[in-house]
Amino acid sequence: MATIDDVAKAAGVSKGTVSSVFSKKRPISKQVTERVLNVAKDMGYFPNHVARSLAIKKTMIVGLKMPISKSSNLSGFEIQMINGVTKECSQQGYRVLLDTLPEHDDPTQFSMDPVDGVIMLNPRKQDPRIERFKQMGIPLVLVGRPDPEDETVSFVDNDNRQVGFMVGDYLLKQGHSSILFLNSAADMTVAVDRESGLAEAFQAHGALWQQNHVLNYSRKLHKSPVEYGYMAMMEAYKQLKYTAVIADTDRVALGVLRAARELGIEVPADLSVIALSNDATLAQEVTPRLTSVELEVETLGSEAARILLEMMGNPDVVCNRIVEGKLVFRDSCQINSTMNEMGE
Amino acid sequence: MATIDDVAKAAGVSKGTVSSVFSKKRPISKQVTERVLNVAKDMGYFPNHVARSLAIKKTMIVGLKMPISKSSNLSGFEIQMINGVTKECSQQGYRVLLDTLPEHDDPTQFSMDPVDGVIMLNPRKQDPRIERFKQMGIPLVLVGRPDPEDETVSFVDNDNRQVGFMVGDYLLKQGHSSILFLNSAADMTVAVDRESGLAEAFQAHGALWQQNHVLNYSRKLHKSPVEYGYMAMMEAYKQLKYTAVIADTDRVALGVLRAARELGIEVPADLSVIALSNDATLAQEVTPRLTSVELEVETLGSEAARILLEMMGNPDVVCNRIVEGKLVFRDSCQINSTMNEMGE
DNA sequence: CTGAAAGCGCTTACAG
DNA sequence: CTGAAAGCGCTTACAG
Repeated sequence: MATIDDVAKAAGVSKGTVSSVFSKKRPISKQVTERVLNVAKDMGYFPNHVARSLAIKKTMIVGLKMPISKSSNLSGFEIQMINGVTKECSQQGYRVLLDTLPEHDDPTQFSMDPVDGVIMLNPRKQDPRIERFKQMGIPLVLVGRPDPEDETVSFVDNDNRQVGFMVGDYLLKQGHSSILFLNSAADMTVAVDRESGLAEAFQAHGALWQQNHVLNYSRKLHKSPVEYGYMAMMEAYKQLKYTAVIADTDRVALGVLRAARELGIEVPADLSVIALSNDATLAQEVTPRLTSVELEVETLGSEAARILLEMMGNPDVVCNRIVEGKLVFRDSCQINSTMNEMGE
Repeated sequence: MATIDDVAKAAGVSKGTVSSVFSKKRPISKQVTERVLNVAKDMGYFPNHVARSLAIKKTMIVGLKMPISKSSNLSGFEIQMINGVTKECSQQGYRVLLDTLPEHDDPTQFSMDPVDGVIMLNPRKQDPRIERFKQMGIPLVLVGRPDPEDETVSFVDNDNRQVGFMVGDYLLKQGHSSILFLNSAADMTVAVDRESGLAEAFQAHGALWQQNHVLNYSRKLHKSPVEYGYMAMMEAYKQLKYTAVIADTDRVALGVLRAARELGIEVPADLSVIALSNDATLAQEVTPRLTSVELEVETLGSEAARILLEMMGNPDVVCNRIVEGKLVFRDSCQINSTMNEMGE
């Protein structure tokens, strides 16, 4: 590849001039511009983004950190995140570096990535990466709340207790008492928050909260969310004839629906199913259409990007955004006749 | 941020030594290593990826070029691509730079991106970018065949004529004659290829091929694929009581299904629907489950990545991979009694 | 095992 | 409007 030096020599000008022709940061006469451009074209010269980045300390790239387990697919959540983040970033001329690599624990391997800021999914408790980004001076926004709380870090999140409470409250109002909760993996803060929200709802209704009615997803046991929903439903229903189930995601709900079909359970007549939805299309197009709490993951993503982009301009802003879940009534829940003031 | 220079000075060693401690490219004594590591930790030093990339001319990043129209979401196809590419790349320690930025036409804006190779979606006719990557000496693999043909460029693709032929052949064998094809945008080579494959099938069956039975998606008219399927079906059915429709994607098929419900058309009894599927989950979980041609977009993506990674090791390999579509029988097509030797 | 120095390909004050 | 030179933060022969 031709370099700026080659072009400068061939065109009989200095590197600075060639640089300016391409960056337009200072005016260059029309004749020189043309000459340089022609030479550049002939030589097949293209400015080197890496070298430029080093010089100006800016890459116009946003990092999206979402480690995926070896060889597993992106989840619906992750996909919606990519959607949201990408949309916002590309509107502002940024590209997205998808970092799905698992974390190394060799401190020698950490490096300052070629990004101007990063969005990090699923922060863990005491996540050491948060401190690291601070040290590097790279703007960071978390998707999911930091644990422990940290006033100095930006994040976006659903209000997961509210989500848990809302579905519980709704179902209890409908007269359900035996409610199965197919929750996400136990080690995630979302799982904890949603469960405690649900428990609160039971308490508010003076209903008996039974912890053994909540199951957790496990990468080991379940090969896919759909499988999880299916298996869990098949098993749990043997123990107890639940009248309602809360599914962690749309795909989990699909599994539940399938199990119900096999078991000859009518949805919603015999069983109400409600999904914590991360994929609105799916929820809407399945039969029966899923009543759901819309998590608006995509909004989460675009908000995260928006905040990050702002931080990149103004280094010391910190900003949080809580996105409320919205209950959307469709066809998979039995609607009690006393409830009718609501529509989709 | 501390630099390698700061650390070197503070630790009383040369930059080369610090470099070696982090890169492990040459042995450094245990004592020195420890001292350097401690100093680095204290100072919050992290090697600068950009500087390193410039020096070694390698970024460990793969570019995925898929321009999206302003503010529109990623399509199912794109998402599956990301899935496939990401999976393969992360297994080999590469990250993916998602480039959704629209192409500039100002030659002054092209630059050599911080990537070791690129995968490019939807190459256009005479796509100038192909030549550009050649000039830059950046390994390239296309998703979709180059037009005109070019022996020197690697690509992966479905066999879209075969796909068109296969569904046509199947439907015609089932006795259908009025077949509506909801094709993708007219300017895409896939649309052309699939249509010609379909026409071939008609010819092979001695059936009358009527071009006005194929409609094309248009970003202007249709706000989403589902809408496209719905609107197109509603309109077309007024003209002719089609007995079968081929939908460009699962989502388009969903729209068709919705229209059919509204029109009181029974699927598959009155209408057979077949989708050219880019999202197997969707196809399987909708009711009725969609009979489809599985395009295996994810395979396309992982193959593209595999080939690219290989090219990055060995610059002058060129490699193509054609992924055949597979007909998967589910519930949205009326199965003719004479056909029964097939299952999913 | 370690250091000094040149080099990777740009940008940007400073001078004119 | 243009040039000469220092600098961005690393790596890597070359020498010892």
